[in-house]
Amino acid sequence: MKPLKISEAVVRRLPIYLRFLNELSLSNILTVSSQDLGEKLDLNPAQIRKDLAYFGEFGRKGVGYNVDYLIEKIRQILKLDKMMNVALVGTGNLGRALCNYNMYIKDNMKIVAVFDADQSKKGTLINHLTVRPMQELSASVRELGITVGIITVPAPEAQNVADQFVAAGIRGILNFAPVVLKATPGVRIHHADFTAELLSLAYYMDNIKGSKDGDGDL
Amino acid sequence: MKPLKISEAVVRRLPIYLRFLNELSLSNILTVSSQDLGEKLDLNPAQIRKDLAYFGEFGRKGVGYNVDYLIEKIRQILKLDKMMNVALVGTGNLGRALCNYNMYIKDNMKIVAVFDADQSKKGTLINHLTVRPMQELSASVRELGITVGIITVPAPEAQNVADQFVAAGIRGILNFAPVVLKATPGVRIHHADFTAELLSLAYYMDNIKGSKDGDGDL
DNA sequence: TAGATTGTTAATCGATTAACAATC
DNA sequence: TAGATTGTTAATCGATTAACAATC
Repeated sequence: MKPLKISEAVVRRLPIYLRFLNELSLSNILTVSSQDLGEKLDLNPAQIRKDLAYFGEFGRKGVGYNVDYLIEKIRQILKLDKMMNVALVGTGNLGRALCNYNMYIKDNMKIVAVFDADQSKKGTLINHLTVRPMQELSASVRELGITVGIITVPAPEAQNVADQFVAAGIRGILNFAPVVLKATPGVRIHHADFTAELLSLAYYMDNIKGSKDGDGDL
Repeated sequence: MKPLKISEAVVRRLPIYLRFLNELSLSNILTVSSQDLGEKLDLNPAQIRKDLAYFGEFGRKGVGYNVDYLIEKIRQILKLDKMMNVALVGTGNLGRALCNYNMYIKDNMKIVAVFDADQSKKGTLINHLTVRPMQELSASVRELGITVGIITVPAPEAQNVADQFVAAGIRGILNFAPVVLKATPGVRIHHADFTAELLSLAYYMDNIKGSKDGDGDL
């Protein structure tokens, strides 16, 4: 009934809604309007209503949205109902941080296996998880029902790891390495690219206050 | 001559171009076409040409772009010429990882001061940096000429830290906490929101292969 | 009933892509 | 000269916002 193509921009806002709704729910707030949401999330209320309306009629005119009901609906849409098992490759600083982090992700994703190409790390413990060698990747993915892979290796190795994930049958990848990975049909790749985020931040920083054209170097 | 407003989408692609150009330069490749770039970065060549053309005529017809020249130009555009000093607040797993990481960021940004609200962490060493108490934030920002702040505290504290950054005179913030921060005029805020990235990944994962409407739960 | 707020259509705005003359 | 590739205009596509009837 709604096989209508949903734009990526819309899907990317859903987790933002969800997160804030969870906060409201914890504060025992029962109802919220698109107006309220818009103010808190810095978005246009019309946009929020439109986003949600793609998936159904979740609100009540004159009243707003029932917080818990909307949470339930968004979780369904994002398929956060069932737990997904995650593999992480690359046990450098960032990889280890993410393994310990887990609590943030644990909403519905859990890192259940950790890998590193460096044989000397084999067997090391990271937050109750034993570091495994890459040779075991395929077998682990199968045995543990892993569907998501996280890449936290240095940039030059990232594509190789991605290829191994794909070969092992993983369905989604979150890549932290600062490279653009070649996409494979049937496997979704998202980039968590904070170095790019930092570099583009620089662009806006001096542009901000009324320095007009400013081609001088001060 | 070009005070023309550049779209955010364009600016966000520049670091991606820059990164790949740096790779090419290291491989001693002198020239690159928008075609080549497009293939490697999974972008439309016309878009790349248009993006670059906002800032000047950097290419040569029939030839392409000189790699090193283009690198230089993009660095100028993004204002990566001079080093920017960065403060980081929150020495949990992620914060510590970023401090050690530095190499990736060091292109032009350097974490020069680390803070934590937890007094018991005061004086701890993280990669040659001493953890400071929040009371010292303003003074440090002034003394060390810090212009960028990174937030790696738990979500409920993030807005408070952002406010302190703003009060201290910081010009740009990169926020890793999973909350939307209230923007302040004159201060640019970017979000490094990998939990949202993970949640939206879930949406696309089963949609991928031809499971059509699939309202069953298999 | 009066006030509030949704869902949705239409209008606007912006970003991407195609196409091609200019030119190296 | 012939082939390649830019810079740029025009066409297309998509996303955001405004406006308002429906209705709680």
